[in-house]
Amino acid sequence: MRVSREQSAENREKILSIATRLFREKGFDGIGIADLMKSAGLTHGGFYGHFSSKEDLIAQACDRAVDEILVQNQARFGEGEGTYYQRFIANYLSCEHRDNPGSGCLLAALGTDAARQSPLIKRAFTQSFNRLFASLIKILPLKNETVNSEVEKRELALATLAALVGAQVIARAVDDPELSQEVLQAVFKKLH
Amino acid sequence: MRVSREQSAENREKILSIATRLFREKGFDGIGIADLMKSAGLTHGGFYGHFSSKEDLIAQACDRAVDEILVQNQARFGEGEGTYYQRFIANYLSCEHRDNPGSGCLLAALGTDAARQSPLIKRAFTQSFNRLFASLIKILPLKNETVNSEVEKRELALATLAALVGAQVIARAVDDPELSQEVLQAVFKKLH
DNA sequence: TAAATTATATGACGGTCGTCATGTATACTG
DNA sequence: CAGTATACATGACGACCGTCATATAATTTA
Repeated sequence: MRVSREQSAENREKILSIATRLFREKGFDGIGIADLMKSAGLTHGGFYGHFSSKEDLIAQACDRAVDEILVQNQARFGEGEGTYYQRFIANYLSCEHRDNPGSGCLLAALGTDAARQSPLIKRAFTQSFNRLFASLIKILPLKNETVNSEVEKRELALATLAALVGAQVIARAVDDPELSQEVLQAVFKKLH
Repeated sequence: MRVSREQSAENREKILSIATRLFREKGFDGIGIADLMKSAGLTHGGFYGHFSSKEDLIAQACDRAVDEILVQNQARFGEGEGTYYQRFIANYLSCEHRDNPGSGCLLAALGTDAARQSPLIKRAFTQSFNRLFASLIKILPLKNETVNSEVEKRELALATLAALVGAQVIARAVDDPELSQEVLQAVFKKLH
């Protein structure tokens, strides 16, 4: 049975949207094309009308994941207390973020998996990282007493990102709830 | 064909040793029992004489990986310049570590994968983390002006570990060599 | 030396994976 | 309204997965 052009575009959108969440929740190898399509209300055969391969889908999903994060941050910036930077790290290091990898940071959810993927996927991953990196640089807290050259800003942003990502990776990997929270809190204190 | 008790123990040891490396290189799902046994010079059927399941092997491999790291560090502590702490972070953030996940830190190699594993594996992972955590606390640089209570030492060690792990996760995930090195260097400056 | 034990090899099981050829029904196009 | 294009469903493929039953052969034990 054939559907309208419009419906087809919606289906494609839905597949990509669901994949972006499921990959982060289950890992690149943790979700198959058949289950993915079933989650979208379709059967597995139709997949290749929308994407050339699973690899193709993964690459597009990496892009999409960062789109979502940046939009989420943009929305959150209108409300709440403190500077953009303070809200950003507080949200990143929250238990909500830890417990919902499917809608969270790509690096914290799939960082170590990405290192083992094909060049095409690593390229997409790198571009996604650079977009997040660039958006963090813009909201960095600048200390007045230092020069804050471009190089120094990059350094600070990279070290901050590393601490954020590492904190969530550890917080999610351990099965001790207290230890998990302790990691998030320790990094929060350091960055605040 | 049957082998001697001694040979059997050696075979078991070899399987575990190779698994400990291959899991870190290829991921828990990236290496199968058959290929693993082939790497050990055996066939897949003999596996279940040594381990009750793949899950069992993974749990033991997590333990083993930290054994190796701690022994490596112990050996390195006899040589080189600077304090134990300085040598530890310099080694952790080195390009050699980045380019050899198979003999490196468990968290940096399998952190995001671990978050999705069974409770049994997460338990083993947590214990491994705690061992690494404890060994880092012992060599922390203590500033004289502060109290350095146990809680503060834990905080410092956790924040340090997060930064180290995050740095390697990012450095391995991106395909831009300059960016990769920049991350390692930025965190190194922060921790030094 | 003879018997019992056991480490490994062989081969198969059901299940899942990514991929694709084919069929079909419907939306577009002229 | 007729003809074409195409989005999806169906079902199959070869390969791989973890697991296990059985057979074999060599060590260990008596």
